[in-house]
Amino acid sequence: MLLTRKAQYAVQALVDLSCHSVGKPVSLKDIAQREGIPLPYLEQLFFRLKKGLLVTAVRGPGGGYLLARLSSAIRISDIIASVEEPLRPVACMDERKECERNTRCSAHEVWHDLGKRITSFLDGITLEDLTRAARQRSGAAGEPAEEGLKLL
Amino acid sequence: MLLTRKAQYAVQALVDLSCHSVGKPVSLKDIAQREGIPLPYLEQLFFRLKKGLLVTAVRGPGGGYLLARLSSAIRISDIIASVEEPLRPVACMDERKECERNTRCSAHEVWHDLGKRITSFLDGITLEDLTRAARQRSGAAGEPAEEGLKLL
DNA sequence: CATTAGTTGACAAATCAGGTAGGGTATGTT
DNA sequence: AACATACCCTACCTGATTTGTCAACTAATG
Repeated sequence: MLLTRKAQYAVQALVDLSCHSVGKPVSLKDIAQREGIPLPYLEQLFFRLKKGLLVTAVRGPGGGYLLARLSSAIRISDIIASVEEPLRPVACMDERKECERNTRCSAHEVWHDLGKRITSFLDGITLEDLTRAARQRSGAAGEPAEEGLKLL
Repeated sequence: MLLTRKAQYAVQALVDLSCHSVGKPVSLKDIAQREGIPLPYLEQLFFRLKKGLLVTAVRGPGGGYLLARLSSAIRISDIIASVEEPLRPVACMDERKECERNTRCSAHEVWHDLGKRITSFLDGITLEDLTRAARQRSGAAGEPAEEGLKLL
């Protein structure tokens, strides 16, 4: 599996945050409930998302999280990079030590190229794209105003 | 990690087989030695490759394995499909049960699309491509050395 | 100053990859 | 026939990683 639940949860949670944020912070408790993610686990993830400068925290009652940038400036690859270890299509592509079987590994270039395609794909999709799609799906009912996107 | 060692080993072993086969079967012992793969593990893999109709076995002394088809008719994706579980970019893409969080999983389409791109990439590379590249590398001696054989 | 909510580390449970063990069975050689 | 070679197949172990829990803490608000 390329991406673990960490990444799925993180993307899902940020879409939720992006959808429900109208300038006010959104608490993890709410996100956890809506998305069915264990709250303490979500806390871990948001700790990393904060370190990755994707969200900012507001403490105290009425607090929660806000997106640190416009959703159009947050790429899926950014989210993944914040919560997961660097993506490796295969084991020998560990970035730390160069493929030690370099001479042997006949498929080295294939894996390498595959990795590049994957990241470039994930670079090309923003949180805004997903948010728009999510709104569209659930959006038949009265969703919050469009201004929600333009927070910060 | 998208692909485990299983897949790497399998691809590597088949490239080796393809390189060293000249009509006669190649024994796993030889492949294991050349490629640095534990023999019993390789046996497991070839058991699956045989079930996947990629190789045929010749038993008894002097036996070994042969490619079941031309290397140009064996795609990387075939090899992977034989030894690994179906590729899943993410956990929720388990093919058996449809994404149970379907309504929630805002990124479902992203993962799905990513998966399709990955497989289509791996569909486009054949064992022959890799074999040619491998021959070129090790064939510094006296190979006919087709020039400029860029993979991809 | 009590309550809400984020912060942080330690840790337990579950899953999975990677590899080992140890039989078997077919086939060629002497 | 006996033996060696080499494929056939199942089951298991083990260590790492992922997933999730717990608990104590700090900060901000009313």
